[in-house]
Amino acid sequence: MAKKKTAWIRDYKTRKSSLKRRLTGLTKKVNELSILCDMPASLVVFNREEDQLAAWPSPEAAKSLIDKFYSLTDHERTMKAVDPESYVQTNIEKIEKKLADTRKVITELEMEHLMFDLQNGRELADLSPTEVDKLISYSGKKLMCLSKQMGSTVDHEALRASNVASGSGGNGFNMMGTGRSFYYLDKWVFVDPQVQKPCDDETHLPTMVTGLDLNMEPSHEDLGTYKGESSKAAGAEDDSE
Amino acid sequence: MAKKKTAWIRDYKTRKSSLKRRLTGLTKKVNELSILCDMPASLVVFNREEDQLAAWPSPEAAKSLIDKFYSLTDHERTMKAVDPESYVQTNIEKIEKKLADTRKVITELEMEHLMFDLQNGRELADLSPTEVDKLISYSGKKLMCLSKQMGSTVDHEALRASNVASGSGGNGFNMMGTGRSFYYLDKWVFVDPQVQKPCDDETHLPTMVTGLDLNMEPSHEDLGTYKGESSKAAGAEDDSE
DNA sequence: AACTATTTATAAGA
DNA sequence: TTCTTATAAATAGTT
Repeated sequence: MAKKKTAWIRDYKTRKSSLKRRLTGLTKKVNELSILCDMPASLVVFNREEDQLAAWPSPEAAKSLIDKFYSLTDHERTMKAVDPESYVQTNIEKIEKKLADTRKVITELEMEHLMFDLQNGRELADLSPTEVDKLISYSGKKLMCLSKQMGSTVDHEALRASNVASGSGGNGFNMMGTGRSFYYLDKWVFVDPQVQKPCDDETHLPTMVTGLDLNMEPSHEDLGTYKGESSKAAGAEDDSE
Repeated sequence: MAKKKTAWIRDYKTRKSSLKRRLTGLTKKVNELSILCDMPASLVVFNREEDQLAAWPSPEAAKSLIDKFYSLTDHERTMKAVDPESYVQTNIEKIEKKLADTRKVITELEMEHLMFDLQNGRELADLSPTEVDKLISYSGKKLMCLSKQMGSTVDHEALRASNVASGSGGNGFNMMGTGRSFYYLDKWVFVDPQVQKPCDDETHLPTMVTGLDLNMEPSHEDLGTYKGESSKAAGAEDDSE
């Protein structure tokens, strides 16, 4: 059983044995890395419970390695430093990217489903508030991407006005208070100028109704999951490791 | 496929991607360790091919951690330093111990097998040179252990003489030149006085023929493997990671 | 400390 | 490059 959330281990014995095991494993890996890639590497862990310092390959080597770096000028140092954040970020980013991709696909499937219904006689008035909502959001997003592809400029204000209008239109629903529909609208339609890639999915333009495969229709379970995720996303983020 | 001998990776692309992946994994683990055990830890790797330094959690933190240690007096420092060698040794020792144990068990199984044959009518003269060889070696070893258990002293020279005599006796074989039989003899019978535990298996005294379970009889495949290992052992040591 | 069930890390290849 | 896959290694919980 090697899995648990990364958090301080309360039990002393468990903590101690975990430290020992992991320090062994870590040291081995640092050593391997330095051999495999023939690069100087050091690991330093200060065990404050035992007031001991474990250093690989030695405290001297560790000091020498870092001192060599600090003997450079500030400029050189800045040039040579690699943001370590990127390494931890890598994992988080991967997960977030996967999550975003999954949501995108689900949204598209839902839209295809809706479009299919509409083409097969379902009336716009029959749609549930949530469905209309998503359709509007999705349309706005598509519009953005298309107009960007055509090189024209989108009139954000006009778009907003039209969305608000349809959002409070004749379907007998009012999203005020939940903010959910507008979460999507704000997220997708009113692109922050600082965000460089508002339409980074241009290459993934949904097929919409064309080529619709009914087997790809999201199952009820999937939809349920999606809704849960979605409402979560509007609030706090899921804190998976 | 995550296994290969720990050696410098010649191919540039492989080396680079390995560095990236391993640095990611290592950083993650160092971070985990520091959280799990709530201890300051740092990792520094100088990528000399790209002339870049990766440091976790940051170059500053790494420097500060090691500097704090060096601000101590020599004496304190010595007290607090943990020999990191022990961590690498741990793994090597583990493997070597396991290997030694395995060989011991195999030898015992072979001897049981031989004894069983002899008790069931096989003549000593029918044994192959190798079998006689092993039997002699094994007997010598047993003798050593038994005499040590009884507190008496073994007359090494007498034992050597008797072994050599039987080795060149009436079985029509001569091991001179291969040196293989004497590897075992030298290894087991003529114990180096500097080796502290010539009979560290006293608690595992083989059951020999008593209680022999035929199902435990080594298969031919096992014997084949054993022979391969054995001949290897007579020469260079197997360099498993 | 040794064992076992699981999870992670990682090398190759697509 | 990233994703996938097959395998090896690490490691938590147990005994």
